[in-house]
Amino acid sequence: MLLKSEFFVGDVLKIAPELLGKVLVKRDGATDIRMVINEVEAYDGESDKACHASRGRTPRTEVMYGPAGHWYVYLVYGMHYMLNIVTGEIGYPSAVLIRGTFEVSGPGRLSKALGVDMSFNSKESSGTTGLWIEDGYNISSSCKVEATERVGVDYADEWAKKPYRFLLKDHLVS
DNA sequence: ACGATGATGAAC
DNA sequence: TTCATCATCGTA
Repeated sequence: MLLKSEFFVGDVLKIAPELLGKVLVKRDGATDIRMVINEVEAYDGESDKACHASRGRTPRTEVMYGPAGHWYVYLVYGMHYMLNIVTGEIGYPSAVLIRGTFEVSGPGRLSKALGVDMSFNSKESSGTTGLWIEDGYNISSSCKVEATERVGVDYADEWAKKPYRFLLKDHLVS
């Protein structure tokens, strides 16, 4: 079942771990590519120094101020597209970076495998877009969620140390 | 350990 | 208009 935009309205720190075990789907011609999310990071508002919105509204960060359930895509290191989904109320910039799946590890490789590029930026997560998230596994009971520091944000002072990266450990049980 | 590779945002 | 800085990855 496709997760509607309302699912992404709320606290990014609550929503991010809930995306673990969910299924990222990309329509690819006649078929769909489906991958089970097992690694995410939360980026929480202007006060979060690791969040791009910590420098306020810019052309790039504008989408994070918009409605939840839209994609935030950007290019890093001149070659990798990062796939994020916007969360929270309109006007509050926050998003979840989808860092990896069981099928493909690493945010850059994930986007490459799915064919995600800037054309998805600011589009809604939906069948119309051809890129969406579906309900997947119930991870509440027998799977462990590990929280660690986020990757590659050493510059963010005390915000670099916050446990905003969530990983799914062990196996999945439906 | 390091280079590839280009958009971004801040400074000048 | 220039410049440092990247939410990375493959090769060494």
